[in-house]
Amino acid sequence: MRRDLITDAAIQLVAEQGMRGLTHRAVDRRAGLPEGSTSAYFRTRKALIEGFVERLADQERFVPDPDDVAGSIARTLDSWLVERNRTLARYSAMLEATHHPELRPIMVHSPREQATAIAKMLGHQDPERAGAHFTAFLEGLLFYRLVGGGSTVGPAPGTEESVRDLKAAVEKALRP
Amino acid sequence: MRRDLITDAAIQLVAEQGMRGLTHRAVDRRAGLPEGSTSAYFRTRKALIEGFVERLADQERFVPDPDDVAGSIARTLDSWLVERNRTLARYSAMLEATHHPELRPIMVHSPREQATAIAKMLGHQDPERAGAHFTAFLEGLLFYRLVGGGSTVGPAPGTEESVRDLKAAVEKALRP
DNA sequence: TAGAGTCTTCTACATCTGTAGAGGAGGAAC
DNA sequence: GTTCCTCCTCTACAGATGTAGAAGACTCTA
Repeated sequence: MRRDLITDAAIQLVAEQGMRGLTHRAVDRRAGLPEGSTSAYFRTRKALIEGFVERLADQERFVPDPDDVAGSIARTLDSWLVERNRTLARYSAMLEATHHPELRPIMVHSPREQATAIAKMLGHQDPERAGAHFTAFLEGLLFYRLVGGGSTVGPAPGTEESVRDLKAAVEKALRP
Repeated sequence: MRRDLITDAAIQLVAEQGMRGLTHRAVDRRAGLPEGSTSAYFRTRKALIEGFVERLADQERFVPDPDDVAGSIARTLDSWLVERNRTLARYSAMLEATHHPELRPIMVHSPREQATAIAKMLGHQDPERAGAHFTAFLEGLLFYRLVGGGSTVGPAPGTEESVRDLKAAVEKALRP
C-alpha cells in the first residue's frame, strides 16, 4: 500500500529529524518513491501530519492481562522502548497536538480510562486521580528513558533486565 | 540585552509553533526587531537553537527545601506548569537533543543526581534506581499534565489545589 | 573633535518548501 | 479495440528560509 509506505517513512523521518524534517520531498526520498508521490497522496502538509499521526494511532493497541497487570504493562513499555523511533515520533506528535488541535481526536489516548479502570480494580479510593498519576508515571518512565537528559537511560530495552526493572517500577506505582 | 530578547522570543515561538516555527525571520518578528537581527546574532540555525536551549538551561534552577521536600518539589512543578511555554519549549529541546547531540551538555539535567541524593536521604535501598524512577515520575507528571492527550489535564496550575494534588503525588513517589 | 571599534540594519541570493495541475501508464468494462 | 477511470510521475512557481556581506549608526577613547 503506497499510502502506508508514505506514512511509515514519515514516522521514521520525524523520529530522526523532528517535525522540521517532515517535508513532502524528504518523505519521497526516505520511502524511495519518485518526487511528487507524497504530495499527490497528501496535498497539504497538514494532511501529511494527520496521515502520519493516524498511522501511529492505528499501530497502538494495548490490552493488559488481568492475571499479570504489572508484567503485561512492563512488557508493553519495553516493546515501546524497542520501537524507539515509533515512540519518539509519538512524542513529536503529542507536542504538535499542543498547537494543532485537529490532532487530538486522532490520538484519543484511551490509556487514561484504562488506567482509571485498573486503579478501580486494585481498590484505590479516588481511582480517577490514581489513574491519572499512574498514567503520568508510565508516560514519564517512557519519556525519561528515551529522551531523559537527551539520550537513552537505564538498562538496554528488549532485555530481561529491562522488563524486570520496568515491572518493579510499575508494581510500585500500582500500589495503593 | 538584545541577545536575551532574541532567545526569549525563540522560546515563545518554539512553544507556540514547535521547532518548525523557529526561523530567523520569525524570531525577528516575534521580538519586534528589524529583519536580520536574529541572523546577525546567530548566523546559523544551529547556533540559534543552541542559544535558546542555553537560555532555557540558565533559567532552570531548583533547590529542594530539606524541611519540606515534597512540598518544595510540588511548588516547583506547579510553577513549571504555570510557565507553560517555557516548559513546552523545554520538551521540544529535549526531543531535539535526541538527534542533535551538541545540545546534551547544555541541558546537563542535574535533576537526576539530585533525585538520587533525595532517595538516599530517605533511606531507599538502591537509591540509584529509586532516584531514576522518581525523576521519571516527575517528568511524566509534568509532561502528562501539559501535553497528555494533546492538552492540559488536571487542576488548574497556580492554584492551591494544583499544588496539593502534586504534593500528594510526589509524597507517594518518595515513599520507599 | 577625530578615529577606531562595535553594534545594527538592509540587501542579496541560492536553495528548499508547499501546493497545484498537466499529462502518461495501466487496467477494467464494454 | 476503444473508452473511461484511477493511480502515478513530472514539472512549474510563488513564497519562505539559511546564510553572507555591505554599509550605516552608535559609542567610547584620546
